[in-house]
Amino acid sequence: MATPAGAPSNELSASLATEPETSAQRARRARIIQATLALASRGGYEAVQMREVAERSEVALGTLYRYFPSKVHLLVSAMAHELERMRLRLQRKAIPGETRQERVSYVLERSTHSLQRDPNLTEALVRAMMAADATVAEEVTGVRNQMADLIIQAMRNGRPATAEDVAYAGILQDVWFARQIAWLGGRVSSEEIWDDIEQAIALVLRD
Amino acid sequence: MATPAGAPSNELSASLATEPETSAQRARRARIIQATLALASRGGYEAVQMREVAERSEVALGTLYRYFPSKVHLLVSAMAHELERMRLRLQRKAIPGETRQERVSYVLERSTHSLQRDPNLTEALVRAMMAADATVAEEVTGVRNQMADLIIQAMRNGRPATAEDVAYAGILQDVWFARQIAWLGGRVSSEEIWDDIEQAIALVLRD
DNA sequence: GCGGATACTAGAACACGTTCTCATCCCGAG
DNA sequence: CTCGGGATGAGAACGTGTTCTAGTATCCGC
Repeated sequence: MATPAGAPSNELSASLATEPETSAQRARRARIIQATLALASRGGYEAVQMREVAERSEVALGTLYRYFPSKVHLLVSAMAHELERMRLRLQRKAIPGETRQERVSYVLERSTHSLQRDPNLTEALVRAMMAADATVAEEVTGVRNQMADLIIQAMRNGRPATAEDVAYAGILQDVWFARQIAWLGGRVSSEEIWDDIEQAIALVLRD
Repeated sequence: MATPAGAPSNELSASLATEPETSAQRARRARIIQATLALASRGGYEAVQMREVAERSEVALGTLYRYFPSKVHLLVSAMAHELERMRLRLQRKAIPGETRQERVSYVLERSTHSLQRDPNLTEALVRAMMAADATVAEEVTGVRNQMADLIIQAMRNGRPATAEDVAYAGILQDVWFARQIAWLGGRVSSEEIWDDIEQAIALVLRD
């Protein structure tokens, strides 16, 4: 049932044990995720149709469901995959900024813009996160831990994190997701979103 | 298309103009909302089935769709209805508490508990809010304004609200919704939710 | 009261997520 | 290499949100 999404980055990332897979199976899983991302990028949540994903990844519908027990599992796993890419990209160089506000702003802005450059994809992924019920708890927790890692890394800049830091990261993440929802609910523009998020960062992390 | 949900409480509540309706139409609308709440209360989001709602409210399926163009519209309107009841109940007596933290905690706790006393109903309503796309923007904005009104009223305790107050109310609302999602995603207990929300209140409203 | 427009009813029809069936393939144990 | 069992393929089938059609009722201006 566990859907491994990439290597954990630190103590927060639940390392979902990956049961052994043949290389053909790894390849199938990769093809499925790629097809999912392609379809999501083209037409958002509704364009990710299970029959279409199966066809594109050259896998039977039943097999797709064996790998990912629901559309939401599939998309949340795809989000984990994208976040992992983003984490690797960010890790290559040190996070700029003197204060933790500046660094957290930098990381969240990079992530937000990197996602919103592909609004359809973002819509699909965020919508899936919000639609997740208890059966997807494990995967969702993985994604949240990945995001929390990103934020905490920026806040602490290498120094060990306190319980307070984790709580702050949680709140910022809540605001981040809620603002994404507001955006894809057509209620605010992407600029307004960013203003709101920065305001929340300033508020939560003020000294 | 607009679905009026009750009288606005102050300048924030968008007063959706209610086009004239015959009393039979008002009665149909009321029956539909009641049937929706009953089904949601019994089995949550998935138990609110459009055919079942139509049958219980003694209305043809097509008519149901004329009144509410989708399941999400229907549930968001039901949420507006519930919030309006809550607002009226709270309005009857002054909000207790010396500081704005105390008052906001009081209001949000009352609201949260009042909702979580009926977890199935809460699940249905919150899930609908998160599933709302741009076509439901108007109704969602109505609900958000109702909640913001609640919070701002508690913060200001009668005094006029500043732009900052509105922003704070927005952040608190974001956290509130995100924590509800986490709860119905099976990732945290209802006690943890409440701790998280109180922490966010303390953080955002600290002096 | 009449006639035309609009609203309503009953039910079929369609789309897509999900489940099921059964035949075939592949992989590891012996 | 052979066998047995799990994995996969192909496709039918089902449930529920949504749309459509045709006929009937209701309302409103005259």
